[in-house]
This record gives sequence, C-alpha cells and structure tokens, in this order.
Amino acid sequence: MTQPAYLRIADELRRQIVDGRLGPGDRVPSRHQLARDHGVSDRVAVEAVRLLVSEGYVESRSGSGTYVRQRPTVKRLTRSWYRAHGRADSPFRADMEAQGRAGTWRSSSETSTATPAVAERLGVAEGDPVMRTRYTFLADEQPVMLSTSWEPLALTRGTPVMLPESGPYAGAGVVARMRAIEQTVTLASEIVTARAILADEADELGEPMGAIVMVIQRTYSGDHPVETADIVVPVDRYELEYVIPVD
Amino acid sequence: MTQPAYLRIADELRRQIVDGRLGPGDRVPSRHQLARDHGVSDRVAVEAVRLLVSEGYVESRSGSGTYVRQRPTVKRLTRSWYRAHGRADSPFRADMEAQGRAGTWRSSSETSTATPAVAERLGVAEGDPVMRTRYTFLADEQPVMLSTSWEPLALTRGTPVMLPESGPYAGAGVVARMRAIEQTVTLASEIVTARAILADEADELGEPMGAIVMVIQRTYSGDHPVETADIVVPVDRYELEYVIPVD
DNA sequence: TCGAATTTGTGCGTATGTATC
DNA sequence: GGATACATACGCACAAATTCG
Repeated sequence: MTQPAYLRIADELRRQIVDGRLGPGDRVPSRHQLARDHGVSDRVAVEAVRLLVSEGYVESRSGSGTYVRQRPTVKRLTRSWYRAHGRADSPFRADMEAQGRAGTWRSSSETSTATPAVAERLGVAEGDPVMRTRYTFLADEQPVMLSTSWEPLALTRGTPVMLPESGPYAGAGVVARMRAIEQTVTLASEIVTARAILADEADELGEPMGAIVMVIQRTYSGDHPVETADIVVPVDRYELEYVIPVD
Repeated sequence: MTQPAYLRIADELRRQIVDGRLGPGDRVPSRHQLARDHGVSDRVAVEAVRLLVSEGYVESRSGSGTYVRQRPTVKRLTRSWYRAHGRADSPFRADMEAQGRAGTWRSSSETSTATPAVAERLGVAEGDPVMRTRYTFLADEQPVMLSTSWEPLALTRGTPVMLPESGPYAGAGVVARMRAIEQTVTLASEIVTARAILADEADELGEPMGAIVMVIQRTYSGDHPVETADIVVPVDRYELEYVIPVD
C-alpha cells in the first residue's frame, strides 16, 4: 500500500518548513504549482495544504497565497506561590517586565448576574449580581491574552474598588484591591484545561482558526472566593510554569 | 454573503449534539442522508462531517458510520504544594484513590543518553547517560495518561533505586526514592503546554486523532535536578488544578 | 463461510465565486 | 481591469471496513 498523494505532498512541504528551506513568511507554492509539480490534480493539492493549515504550519490568505506561519517565540508565564510578593503591581505587568516587554491592557466592566458555573466558583447563588470585566492583554501593543473576570457585587458594591479598572486601585491587581476593602486573599486556585480556539478569540488574538488555547480558571479566595476569572492563553505564545515546594 | 453549505450543515449537527437531540453514541446521518436532506452533493456532507470530527464532536468508524463521541467525565488532578504530604505512595495512585478509582501502571526502563532538551532540564551534559522510563497509567484498567521520565545515571547508578519500578522502592514515587539515596527534593517545576495528540498516543489512549493533550514538563530538584518527565494528559479526561498560597 | 449492501476514506477533474495585487 | 490564488461546490469512482442475512 502506497501513501496517499496528498500526504506525500504535505510531508514534503512540512519537511521544507521544519528544516528551514521555507522560512516564516515565505510563500508556499500555489495549488496550481503544487499540482503541476507533482503531476496531480488541483484537488489533491488543496487537501495537502488544508492539512498543513490545520496543523498550524501555514496560513492561507484568500486571493493572495499561502504563507509559512510566523511562529511567535514561546514565552513562559510563571504562576508560582511566590508571585506578587510585596508588589502592588498587576501580575501581568510584572510577567511582561520580566521578559522585557511592555505589558498593558484594555478592559471593560459591566454589572451582570452569575451563571450557574460562575455562581459555583464564587460560592454565591445563581443569578446573584456580579461585576463582569473583560480584559485584552497586550504585549508591545499586540493582543496576546484574553480574560473575563467576575466579582460578587455583594462584596464590592459601594466601595472604591467596585470597578476593577478605575478609581484609586486601578491596575493594582485583585489581591491589592481586595486588601483595600479588608478582604484578605490567601489562596489562588488555577484549573488548567485546553481546547480549540473560538472564532472571536482567533479574531482578537490574530491566531488562525484551529489554534489551541489553554484556559485557566483562576479563583482567588480568603475565607471565601472573592474573584474568579477565565484566562485564555494561546499555546504558541505562552507556556505556563508552576513551581511547587515539596514537603 | 451567505454561509457556505458545509458550515451550515456542520452547525445544524453541532446544535443537535449540544442540546441533546443527538446523545453520546448516537449515529449521525450518513453522507448520503445528509446530502439528500440538504440538497447538496456528497462531497459537501463529507466536509461538514470532517469539521465536526476535527472539533471532537463526533468520531467516524470506517464502514460503520459516524457517531457522537462519548465525552468521558472530566476528572481533576490536583497538583499542589501540599502534595505527597507524609505519604510514601505514588502521586498518581493517590490521585486515583481520591476519585475512588483503581490506579495502576505499566512501565519499562532502559538506559539511554540525554538529548539536548533533556540535558538542559536535568542540568547535565548532552549525551550523558540517563535512565529513561516510559509509563502508561491506567485508571480502572483503562490507559488514561502517558509519561516518559529521565533520571541522570550519575546519581542512581549502583544504588537500589537505579530502576524506578523494581527493587525495594518500586512504585514509591520519585521523592521517596531520591530520599533513599540522600537526594532531598525540595521543588517541583511543572511547565504546562498543550498540543494535538500524536498518532501513537491516540492509539494507546484510545483517543481519536485530533484530540488535544496537555503536556506537563515536570522537573524535581533539590540542590540540582534529579528527575524530569513529560506527562501527556488528554484534556477530555483530566483538568489540572494548581493551588497557590498568596503571600 | 460467503457475499451483498452500506458507509467511510480518498482521489480526481471541473466549475464558479471572490479576494488580492 | 486583468491576472492570480484561494474557497467552495458538484459529480463520479473505487478501496477498505463493517454489518448482516
């Protein structure tokens, strides 16, 4: 039994990419080219290219061509027990500074009600009022990470920290903000999963469809949960490092 | 502009799956059915189904049909600072017991030499001798997790713990074994990434191609690294929980 | 045990629309 | 506007796996 033609062609291109004969940004031969070069039909070349797209090697721009993807260098996000030690700064900005990059973000907040999942994570009743804040994190002006955070309004309503990103504690991070209203955070729980990227996330992060993201469900708590967030991290931009003391 | 037909069809099926009209194990209409029902060609139905397969909603069995995937219930692996507190047992068995499941494993060890990546993680020179052990972890007899571990032979050669899974400390876990040869482990670093499953992994874990796995690069160290491992965890079986004390 | 029907996987030639340069 | 390239679609063919009588 012989290899299907589309696999052979995909294989040859893949090899050229991994050993550098085709570098990031280079144009891959068009479907016509590939078909002619290998003596097969257009249709077969389509399948070959489609495979490489789904594997993340190349990216097709309609009307223009197919290009080898820029593989952004993978940076490491350290999420350890010694985070935020004595700093009054946001964890994200600190992470970016450690990499010599400018970390900023956009955000928008609105009041909302707790969905079943959020209610369980915050330990409140379904439908209870919460402040929902969506973040887009930028490294050197480029969106690199998304997050949606929920805080129980029962805790923050009427305090200076009700809006996470305005007032005296804007940008200070959850732990510092909660300390300002006498809520001591002692524990962060991060539940890590991964899934395929969603269309709107791909759009915002400039990732191709089919990319993989890790989702961190982070919950800060003291006597009870004070904030929970879904953090969406593309795997081709970041890896997560957890440092765990043993015994 | 109107939606492409194959997206419309995929969307309709996806909706039927998420709202339960098509339950796990149910058979999805065949290509012919779909094509006739939607008044399109065979080829279009193929594309629609292919998309759902790549998204993990359904699974095609050649010659038989296409079926809605069993979503195994997701279990949580807690990987926190208080792990292995006073226990002389393996972390995996403890995790499984916490879920009321029988945790066992198969393994095979062989001497090998350090690849560049492994050498860096272990802090040894490229080509140095290491003991490589491959694990297949089973929960209730079912393979659910894979791991490959490397230990520098410079540390363990000639000691009773040279082979991780035989001798007096078999199955005791890395920390206990290393303690037996005066190597105190104080830190575990876990670097989490995710990627598409590889063919041989899919085969062994009974996952379909296209499934997503998380890869944990775990390194145990005291004064220096004593063991490093790549742990492959399918996302539809497990989520990872890290608990982090704050300040 | 055998064979027919069904279903998926793959290959191919072609046509049309649309985005980009 | 024209040339190029990708996206989608149609129709047909055959191999391999599975099912079932």
